[in-house]
Amino acid sequence: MGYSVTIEGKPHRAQVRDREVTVPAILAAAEIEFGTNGFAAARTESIAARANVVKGMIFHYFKSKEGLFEAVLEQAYEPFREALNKAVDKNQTATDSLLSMLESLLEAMSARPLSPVIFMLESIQGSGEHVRKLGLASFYTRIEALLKKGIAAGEFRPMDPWHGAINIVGLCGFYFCAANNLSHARKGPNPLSDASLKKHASEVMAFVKRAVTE
Amino acid sequence: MGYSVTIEGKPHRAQVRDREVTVPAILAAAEIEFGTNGFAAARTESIAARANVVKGMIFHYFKSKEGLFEAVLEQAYEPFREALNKAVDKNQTATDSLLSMLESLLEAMSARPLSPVIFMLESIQGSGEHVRKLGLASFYTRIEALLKKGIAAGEFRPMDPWHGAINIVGLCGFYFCAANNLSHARKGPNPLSDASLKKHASEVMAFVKRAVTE
DNA sequence: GTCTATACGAGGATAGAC
DNA sequence: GTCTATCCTCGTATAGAC
Repeated sequence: MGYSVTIEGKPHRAQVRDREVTVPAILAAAEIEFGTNGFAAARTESIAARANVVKGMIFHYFKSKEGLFEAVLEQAYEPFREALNKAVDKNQTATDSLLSMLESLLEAMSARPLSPVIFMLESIQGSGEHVRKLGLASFYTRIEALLKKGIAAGEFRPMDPWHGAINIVGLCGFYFCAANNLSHARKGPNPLSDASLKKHASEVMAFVKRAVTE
Repeated sequence: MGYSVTIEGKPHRAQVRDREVTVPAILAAAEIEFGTNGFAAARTESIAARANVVKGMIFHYFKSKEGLFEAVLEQAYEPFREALNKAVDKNQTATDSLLSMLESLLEAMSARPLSPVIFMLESIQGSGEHVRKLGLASFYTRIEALLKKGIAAGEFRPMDPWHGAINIVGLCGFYFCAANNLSHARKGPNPLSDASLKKHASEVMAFVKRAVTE
């Protein structure tokens, strides 16, 4: 059991001595830190503080800052991998496949709004190493394949499927990266509230459907 | 005139003693550094090296890293301000206004591909201070206004104009943020080549036009 | 497994010579 | 205006006690 002690007026909670508690706490805190600041600007001290853990624990469990980052990336990508696989093996029209894939994707993003931001930051700042290791490219190629299929079938208008895939991925993910900004841009509901996220998902799906269909 | 000296085998070029040369060189180098790494992770040492200048010059001309960053932001936003103003005062349909605004915007981004990245990073990592100071919100509100007008006129399909504006901004800017990634995602032309940028612009304009019109 | 203390390098900023 | 040298804080990582 955890207990609280006070040192020089500064409250400090000692940790449960259990990796089942400590490791997830560090991962959760790291997701926030890396998602807000990117790898280089992230501070292990902040992560430790947020996880209510001593800094040394991070190096104990994850070896290095880099090791922790990779664990966070892996954890963040998992839901997307699932979402991308979900809509592929059906015998439906390209339109239906695309929309159901989009729905899964947007749902996964809404459940973990920091994930798109982490990948965006890694995409901008990273060397491409992690991108390759995780297989992030399938993000684009899966959608590109669906677009090609739909264009060939005459369901979709003629367009460059690669740029189409980029546009669709951007439409889904940009919102989360801009969310910080959006709340400053105008008074209104929190961009990350349940209601706003649902609105985002439905608006994007309508936007895409209209944009790609013949 | 500049001259070269060699210290311990390490070539080092002394600078022209002229702020007309030094200041722009620093700004250009800083744009690259901030656009690649964001504010916190950017290194003044890297900026100085790329600008072929001694680190002290940065503090001499810009007072601090923060001061340099603000100068870069201001310089980066200028073309966008112009682009956003260009298409407003015409007496044309909402569709034409929107498309010509988009064209200017995409042209401005293509001319300085790091600018969208800088704003994206600032949007994710910044406190909103600079966003407010620069008036970045008008990015969204200008487009929102056009959408409202078009919806009222029956030119555009019914949709939430705020989300529509976000989607359109995302469509334009995401490509540049993902560019690094894209070259790793598949063999193909450089995403930032003239040809690719032209393709991006035309694909986005077609995508948007189709997505918003009734 | 957890904690404290500390080594060590990186990086922002300044002082003062030329 | 330019350059070198230096200060000092911050941040990663490790050693070793409990």
